[in-house]
Amino acid sequence: MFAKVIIEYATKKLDQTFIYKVPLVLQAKIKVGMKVLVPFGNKKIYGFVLELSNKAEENFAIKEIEKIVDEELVLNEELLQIADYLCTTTLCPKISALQTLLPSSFKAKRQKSNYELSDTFVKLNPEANIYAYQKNNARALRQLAIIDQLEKNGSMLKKDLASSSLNTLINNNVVLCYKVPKYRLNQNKGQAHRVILTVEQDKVYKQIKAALNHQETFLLYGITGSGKTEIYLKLIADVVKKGKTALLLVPEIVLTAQIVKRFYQEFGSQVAILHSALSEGEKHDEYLKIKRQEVNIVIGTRSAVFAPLENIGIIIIDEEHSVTFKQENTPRYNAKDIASFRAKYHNIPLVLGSATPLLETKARADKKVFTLLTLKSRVGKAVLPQIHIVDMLPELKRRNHILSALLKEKIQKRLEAHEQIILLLNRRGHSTYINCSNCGFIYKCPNCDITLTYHKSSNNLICHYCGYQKQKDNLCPKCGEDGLNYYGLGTEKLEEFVAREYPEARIIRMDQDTTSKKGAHQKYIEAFLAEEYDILIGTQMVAKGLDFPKVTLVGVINADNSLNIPDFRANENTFALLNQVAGRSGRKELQGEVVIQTFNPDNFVIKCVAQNSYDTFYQTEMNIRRQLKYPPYYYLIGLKVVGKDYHKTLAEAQKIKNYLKTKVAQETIVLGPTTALILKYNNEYRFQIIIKYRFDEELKNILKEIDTMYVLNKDINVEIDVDPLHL
DNA sequence: AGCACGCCGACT
DNA sequence: GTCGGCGTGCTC
Repeated sequence: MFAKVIIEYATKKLDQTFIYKVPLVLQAKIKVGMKVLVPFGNKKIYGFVLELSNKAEENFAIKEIEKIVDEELVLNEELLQIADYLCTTTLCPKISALQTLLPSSFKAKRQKSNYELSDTFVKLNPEANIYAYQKNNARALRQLAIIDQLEKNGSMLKKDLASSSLNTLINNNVVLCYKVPKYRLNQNKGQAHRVILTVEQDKVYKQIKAALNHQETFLLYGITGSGKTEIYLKLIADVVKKGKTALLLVPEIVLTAQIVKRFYQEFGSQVAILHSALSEGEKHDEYLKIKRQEVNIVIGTRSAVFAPLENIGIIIIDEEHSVTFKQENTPRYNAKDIASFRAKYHNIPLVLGSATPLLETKARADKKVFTLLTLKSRVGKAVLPQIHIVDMLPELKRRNHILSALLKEKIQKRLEAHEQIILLLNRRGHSTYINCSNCGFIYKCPNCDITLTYHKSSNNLICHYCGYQKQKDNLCPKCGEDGLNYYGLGTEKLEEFVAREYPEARIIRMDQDTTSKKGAHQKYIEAFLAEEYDILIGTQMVAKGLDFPKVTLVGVINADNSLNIPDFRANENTFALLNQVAGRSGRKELQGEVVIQTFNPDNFVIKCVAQNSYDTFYQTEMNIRRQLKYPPYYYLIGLKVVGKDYHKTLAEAQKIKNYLKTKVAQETIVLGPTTALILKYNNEYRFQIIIKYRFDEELKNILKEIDTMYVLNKDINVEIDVDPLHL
């Protein structure tokens, strides 16, 4: 018997199976999908069995599999198919696909530690003659005491008993040791709410419920606060009742902690959670719980889409427009595509929920590929907030650089009424750049083509791309004069300003800098929820999914930040962000308001946000996309040519472009090479080629071919991003 | 990836 | 004369 094994090294060079002989003793046990240890060169390495066969016609000596690492099947048929799907769609090596679908404790590689956690218990050996032992050891008082305790309690934790006497008992076979697996995260069922749906929610719920027996993809388009979570809860409860399992994907677990809490209350220990903030051990435990079918609901972020659930009954993706479902490094997969693959595999519904659906999703719903379900009103008495647009140009003349007169006045009022305020500024740090007024010097990152952002709390200048840091100088490092000035507004400076303006207000700032510690997010959110603070200042992380009943005012400090990014999705992302953050205001009885400060009050995106009109935005933006041949009208592939030498890299990029031109289908458009948005990043130059296509059967093969052409080139690297979310 | 084999510089 | 630089090539 022979096995084709894919080995742990993730290089394009080794992206192939290697054939091994299966020793007789392993032949009964071995299965496709198992993790094995094999000799490779003069080392022993790990790999997965991908194929078993009885014949091998090779003209070289075939080595034998050393051992099976995991007797439990690591990869089942579905996961193996997903891996195939991953590498054909994202053009990644097979082993990378396999490794990304597993938590690191299950990957094919040397394990750092034993992730399996257990408690060791001891009990009396029922086959031992306890009475005789007690008689023969009448003077061993400690041992006798332990026997007494065990007789009384049945079994006890080993660590609770004195070890030397206990070990004697164990050695004499009077006491037995046994291990009980233990999980790190344990959640008990809390007080379940009764879920009562509104008429509108109920209609949507029933329609999805009717589809539980077949594959159908739903776009659940519901405005912020329309109660999508309640529908998810009901559907999942139904699926679980039928003995099936459910998968719920959320964009970021910390920001959706409230949803997770609801599910724990409802389903308790039936729920496993999977996300990147868990420790390796916690991930291992949660994964095992799923694999051992001890839980039937999985909630998690992007990678949870690979959860080894069997017999799935429904997959739900909340905030489906979120960019976090796309992985930004190889394999550049989108969890939505994997979810769709799995929904087809299990023949079950896939629900995509959003208040601002991705244009592609909405377009598919319009074409009846997906079924559109709509929630138009907020739950309970809540109504949508009133939105004010402030033109910042006249405000600047009135010397209101940061806060407009209107926003200032409204903040004052809300503070007096003891209601809460959220201020959104999509830029962290203190000042976005420092400029010397004497010689014009600007701090720039030595590795990237980017100005450094000043962080006052650490007196550091930080590159927000590569993470480079340096201390700020007191005098200009170029001319030595005292001319350094701080320009551009970040959350740190905003906090400083607001604190000065409203000395009585209690302010909390939430951005990457203040929430990097584990659990910090949660602490901040709970503190704000408990009304320990009046004003929450933050980057886009304050915009998503949070439900603060007392927030009645949301201020957007500079709505143009995200609008001005040169990317085809800038409008869409801005609309989603502003709509999302506006939705934080007035979620319960209190009427909410939103103030959006902008230098582009006439921009259609801003106007659509003000009118809360996703539909108008959608129509207008779709027209732009059609004219510019962007998704959803055309598919997109981004190709980055990366290298240390500017001219060599550019020349190579040009060569690739020319080659592509001769190979692609007639209707396919190849643009570039242009410099990437960040030309120089980590000391490498990046040029971009953009491919727009509609039907091109051969394209993926051509790209794979280009990819392999650069395998041996150490100066130039090619990165291919299929269906990029941004360019 | 990791390691061996292989051909040219400054050193016990 | 040798130790060692990292360039190429192979691994079932």
